[in-house]
Amino acid sequence: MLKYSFKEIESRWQKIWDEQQLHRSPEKPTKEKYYMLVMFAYPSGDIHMGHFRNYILGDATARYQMMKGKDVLHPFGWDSFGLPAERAAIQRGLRPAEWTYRNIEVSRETLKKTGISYDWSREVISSNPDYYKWTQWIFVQLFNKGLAYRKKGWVNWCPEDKTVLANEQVVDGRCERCDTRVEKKELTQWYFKITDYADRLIDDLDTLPGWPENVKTMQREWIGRSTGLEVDFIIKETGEKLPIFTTRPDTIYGVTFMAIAPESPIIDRLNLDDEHRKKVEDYKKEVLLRSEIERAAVGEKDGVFTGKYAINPFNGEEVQLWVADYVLAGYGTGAVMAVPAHDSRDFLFAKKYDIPIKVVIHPDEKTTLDVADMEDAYTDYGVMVNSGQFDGLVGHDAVEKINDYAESKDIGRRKVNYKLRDWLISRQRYWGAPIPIIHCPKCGQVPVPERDLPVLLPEVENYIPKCRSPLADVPEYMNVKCPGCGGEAQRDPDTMDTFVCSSWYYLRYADPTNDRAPFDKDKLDPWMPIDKYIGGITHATGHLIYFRFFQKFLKDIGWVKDDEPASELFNLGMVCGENGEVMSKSRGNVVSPTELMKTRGIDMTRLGMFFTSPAEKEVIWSEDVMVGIEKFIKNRFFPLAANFRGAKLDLKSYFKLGDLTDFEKNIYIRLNQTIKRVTDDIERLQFNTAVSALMELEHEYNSESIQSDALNDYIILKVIQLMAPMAPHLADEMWHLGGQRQSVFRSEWPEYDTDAVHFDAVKIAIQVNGRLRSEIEIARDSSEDDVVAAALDDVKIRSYTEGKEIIKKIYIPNRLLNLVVE
RNA sequence: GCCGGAGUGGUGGAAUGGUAGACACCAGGGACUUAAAAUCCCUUGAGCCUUCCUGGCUCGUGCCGGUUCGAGUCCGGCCUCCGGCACCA
Repeated sequence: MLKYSFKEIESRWQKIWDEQQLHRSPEKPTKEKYYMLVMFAYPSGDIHMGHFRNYILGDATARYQMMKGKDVLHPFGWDSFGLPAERAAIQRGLRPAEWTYRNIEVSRETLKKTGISYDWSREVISSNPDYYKWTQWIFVQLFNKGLAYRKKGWVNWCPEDKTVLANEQVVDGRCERCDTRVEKKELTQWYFKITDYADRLIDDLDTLPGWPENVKTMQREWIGRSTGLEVDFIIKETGEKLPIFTTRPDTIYGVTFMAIAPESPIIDRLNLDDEHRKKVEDYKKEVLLRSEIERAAVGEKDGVFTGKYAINPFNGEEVQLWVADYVLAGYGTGAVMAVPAHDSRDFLFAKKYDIPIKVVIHPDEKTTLDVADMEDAYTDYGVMVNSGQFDGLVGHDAVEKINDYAESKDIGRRKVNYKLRDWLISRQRYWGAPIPIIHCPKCGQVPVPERDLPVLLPEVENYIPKCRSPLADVPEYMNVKCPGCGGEAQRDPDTMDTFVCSSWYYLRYADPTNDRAPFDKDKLDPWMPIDKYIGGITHATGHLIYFRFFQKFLKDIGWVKDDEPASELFNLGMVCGENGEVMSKSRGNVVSPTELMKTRGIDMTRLGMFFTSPAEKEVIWSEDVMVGIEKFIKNRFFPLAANFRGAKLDLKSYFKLGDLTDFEKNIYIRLNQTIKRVTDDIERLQFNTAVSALMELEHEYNSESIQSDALNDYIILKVIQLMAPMAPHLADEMWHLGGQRQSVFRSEWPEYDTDAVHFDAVKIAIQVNGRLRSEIEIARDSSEDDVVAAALDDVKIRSYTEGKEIIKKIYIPNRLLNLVVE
């Protein structure tokens, strides 16, 4: 039996592929193009099963598309700036750059050994000056359009990492990376004005049928668009306007108090008397000490009365003005109108502080609400009551009428609000792209001119985080001449969040060494958009929103042609440890594919991963799956190559069924069915069933029963092609053993013979009253009458139908007959 | 609380409204062997009947209903698990 020596096979074919530059993409596609992208990686020095699964999915797809005759772009790179790299370096007492570049070497070598079809000539490293020069350039473009700006505000602060975090990096009130409780600080920071793109980011999701529904839903909710009315209440004493946002203008006659967020600057303008000022300030201090989690807890609500009153512009009523923790400073205007009868939070608050509750909505004409009986607010739409001229209006119509009235009287205006906040991108850390801004006492914020980019990250003595950027302590870095007036000025000390770097890397792959521009549009356009983007669901509301934002911005300034970066997104399932928990270094349950590849071979490891489960499902990795696949490959599939008979044949031709013996005809049809199945399965990334299909075919194949040398060799070669995307080294070796000179990846993907996908005879299930009672074999495409006659002739069926009347016959051609009796 | 997704043998998992459990793992049995490993073959959802015919019947895809000749698949209501959002006015 032909022995499968994977080490030899792997090194041979990797060498040949290298020599032939098989994975090299043309500068521009000349044929139909396919841009296959996997999310680039932080260079940890080793890859784990999750990465491996991601990369082999991308690889199998890329190889399949290659065989479909397309020009494939399948690049890889390193997301090498950022906190994880810096933290790892600190732990080991190394400089971040040293640690990062050493790891890139190791990681790259590890990946190269997997034989994945990356075009390494296009490798992108985000911490290289030739890359971050253009990250900075994009920052400047955003700045020039007013979309990068600095403001003071309450921000998320991670005390462990000693830096600020974006909203997207706070999970359940904790730092996404280190799980530390996030604090609130009032700081001046850099933001990207992603909120300007909120509508497009939501609306364009409808143009992405190739994106999973759950990701689109998550993004819609994250952006959180809501339409309503901004109404100007009046502060009684000062006459100042106090605008609030509401989505329920129809409840406005039910307002019995107002509430302001503790952090809101509105409070400072209220002119509080000493007694109330002290109470409010004490309350604010106490609130700021609370954790995010406590503050976000639904249920308990508290606040303090300010001693001031506000006037409802609709009815002139005076209501108490409170400061309450449940009002968010960052959303809407930072103040709300409170309608206890029709909002659960207001209801709880009013009950707690004995504030009046006034019903202004009844569920319908007949059903009325009584405050005394209410245990919670009635929050559905209904009929307006106690609302002056608006009484009797219903639901959305009521809302529209109120909106019209407010606008006509100039006491309010229709307004759209978003949960999405501007993207906080500055970090007080060393290992990132420096923010290319110079602060000049005369000229203000001045962007570094393009000719002076990149602003190089300086070497520093001490990069240990200490609550402000380590760059701030490097005078030779900080002190510069203002590009505007030439006077003494200072650089911005902060660096950019690594998510900025990862928001445009997919564009750089098209032109990775360009030193005059981020990329050449002529080189990029033919490759875009990304045809398939594979990665984990964890990026749904972070990276996958950011990179869409960058794409849209770059389109607006004429650098890219598409509104959306990726036409298809695939979320692969996570790989978990034996107990079903996430693999992570801290848990110490990381399974490395490297060891497995050494002991069982790359292709075997790939097949094991493919076979264990469909790609979108989470898998609990266990080596047990290797047993079956290994037996199949070693004992059955690879030895097929020993059966070649050296026939001359044309792989593009089909056989005539009439020329074949019964066995040959049967196996030829099975081959074509398998081609169809495997092709469909690969298209939808369902590799587990693709492998099953090949196993089934192999079980039916028997060389001795095939007389035609041509057919025998034809079957084996086709099967090798079908296996090639999944087990590339193995396939090329077998292809070669079959006398083929070119790599199997230069061959054309099999097309099935449409005349040979069905057998002449079919087995038809016979049901009586919907229950399976028998099965008959009959010529394909027999008439219904023939099938019925055959069924009624069947002994088993007769016992069910004899003496009974057949009242209905349902016939599904070539599959099933259901006889309904009596 | 709201929004998604999923519940199928001992296990991983298959099934355009049409024969549920493909393909594997595990387990059991057998062949080969002095023996073991390896390999190959057979059995394998549960229960019952019949018994050597390699048959038959009943039940069975989280639970309860519905639509249909026919439901794992569609509809309604629950339960459980996973993921996301979570005081967004």
